[in-house]
Amino acid sequence: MITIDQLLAQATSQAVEALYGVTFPADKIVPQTTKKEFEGNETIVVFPFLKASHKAPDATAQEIGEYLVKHCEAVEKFNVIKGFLNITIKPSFWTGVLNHIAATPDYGFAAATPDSQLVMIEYSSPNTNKPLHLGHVRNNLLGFSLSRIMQACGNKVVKTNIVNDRGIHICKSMLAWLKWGDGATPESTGKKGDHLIGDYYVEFDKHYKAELRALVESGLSQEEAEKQSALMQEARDMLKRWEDGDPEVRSLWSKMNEWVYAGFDETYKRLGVDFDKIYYESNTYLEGKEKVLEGLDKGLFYRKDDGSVWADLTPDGLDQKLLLRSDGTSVYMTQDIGTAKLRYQDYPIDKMIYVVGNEQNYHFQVLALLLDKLGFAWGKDLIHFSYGMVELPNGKMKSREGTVVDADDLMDEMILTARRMSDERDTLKDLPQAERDDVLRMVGLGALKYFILKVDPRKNMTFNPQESIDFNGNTGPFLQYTYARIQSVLRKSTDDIDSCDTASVSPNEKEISLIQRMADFSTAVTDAGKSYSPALIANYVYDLAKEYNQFYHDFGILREENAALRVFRLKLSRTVGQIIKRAVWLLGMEVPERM
RNA sequence: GGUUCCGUAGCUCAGUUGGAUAGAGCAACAGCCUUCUAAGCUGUGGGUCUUGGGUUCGAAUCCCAACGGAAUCACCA
Repeated sequence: MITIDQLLAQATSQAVEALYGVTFPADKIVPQTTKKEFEGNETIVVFPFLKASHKAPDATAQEIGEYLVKHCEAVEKFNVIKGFLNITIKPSFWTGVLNHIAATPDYGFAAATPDSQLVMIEYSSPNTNKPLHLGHVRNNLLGFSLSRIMQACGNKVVKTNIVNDRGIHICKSMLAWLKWGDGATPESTGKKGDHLIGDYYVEFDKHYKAELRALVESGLSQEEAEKQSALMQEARDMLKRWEDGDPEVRSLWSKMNEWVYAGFDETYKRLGVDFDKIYYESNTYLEGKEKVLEGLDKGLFYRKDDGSVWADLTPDGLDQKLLLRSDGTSVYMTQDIGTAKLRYQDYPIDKMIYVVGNEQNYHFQVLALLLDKLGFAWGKDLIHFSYGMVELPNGKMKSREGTVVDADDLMDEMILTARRMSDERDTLKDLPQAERDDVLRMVGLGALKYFILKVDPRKNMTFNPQESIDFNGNTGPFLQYTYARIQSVLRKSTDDIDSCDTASVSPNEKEISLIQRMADFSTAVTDAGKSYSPALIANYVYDLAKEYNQFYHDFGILREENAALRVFRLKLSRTVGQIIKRAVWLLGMEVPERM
């Protein structure tokens, strides 16, 4: 169905053609919602047409307005203020729009077709030596939300995770566990596996620091001390043994990784995120090497005397980039190439999106060039969805200094707050325990998710653990509350909403602006997809809910005596609820029927 | 130093192909529950959109410069 915006754009384009004999494409005309302080629903800015009309703004607007009233049946009247043509749409058109939205189950979403693009989204990508923290939470929520948005825009989406399961950091945890772990397991300690392993990573660091301190006190420089550290040497030896496939090391590695995965799975499940395909770096890190050597043969790269392999990216305005060390081993970049290769074998990727922090902007600039050179069709246009860091009031989170905000703790705390807030009222008191807990879980996590997703992903954001995340105002619970409130009204209604005729109803101003806003949902989804921004959805749905609450406050629904009007308002409310639910779904949030 | 990103109310943030008098929330203050859920609604106060130029009918938005902040520039990942 054509939207009112499109209808007006086309009619205006025709008007310019008819009045001034100049072709002005309709898609260049974007009507906007009229500001509250002016009369009308839609506004067209006429300045762009002045070159065609050779008339003053007011006169041009007047002529176009008159044309629209005459030729566009949706238009009731207009007024002109400076160069702004404010158009009032016939009320009957708005009821038609509402009926259309109400009757379209997936309003705003586009379904994938056989020739939809296949978009692969990589997110999360944890290291297996420590539990997830707030930074990962932002990554996971952004990645997951983005995948739903891309899906809603009609793409085929594959969610993927590359687990960084090998390297010196894992060896540190393994070594510390062997030395000081005393055989501790998740079962014996009652700890989640990822937390247990994280503790040994910290333990390693503690002993390592102590060793360095002792060495420095004995007269060595910091640098020499680092070189002589026996502990670090042991860790490096262990990595070497791992790479050589030493069965003992490998089996310990598998066991400890399993613990970590079990812990991650719990966290992911609670956060509500998932993946279609998980890759492990231990499987991909050798693949890149092959690809690089292939590139070397083709003359894309060059080899230095010491045997290391490099790419010269100076023609592209970048630097020389190392691809293989002189000992033939892979670096980070090589691994990403290897992962790309495997993925492309598994899926016919049209577009690849990497959800990775902005600290790696340079890395992805390079990766795009390299993948392109190596012949990956999607390489050049890969999207690095670069998001900002989450900072604490006194700066960055640092795992070694114990200033990280742990993901599991944070979720616990959010749900606890939801419980505290709920205890202050008695709306859930009569629910069975399990259902009540489920609502509190939705609300607590909703607060967290919305808090993170409502801000522009590119920006760094501050999280203050002292002031807990709000549950009032521009928040997730506000949206959920609005939804629950609507459901409550619907439960109490005895009207048959769908069979009652509402054609006679002439909606008031507030109702019109609600319908108008709902009609904008599909644009909000498309825009969010184009600019890769869940924040656009968050802002959109907040405005909708805000507006609905004003309507709810100002007008009666069930207490309205005119049956047609009552049913109209019920339908309006129900539809707002549906849009809220769908919008919030794009953010990975759930809505409770009561709260 | 090079490159990239950011700078909007006391605080956290919207403001997207340049449009009307720059908006929300929090915090502060003043109101609204015998009537559909007050996690709500209404009102008051709060701004040199970092600064200075430029582009034009029009700039928070685009361009240039300065200032301030962040990230990155490893044979780490």
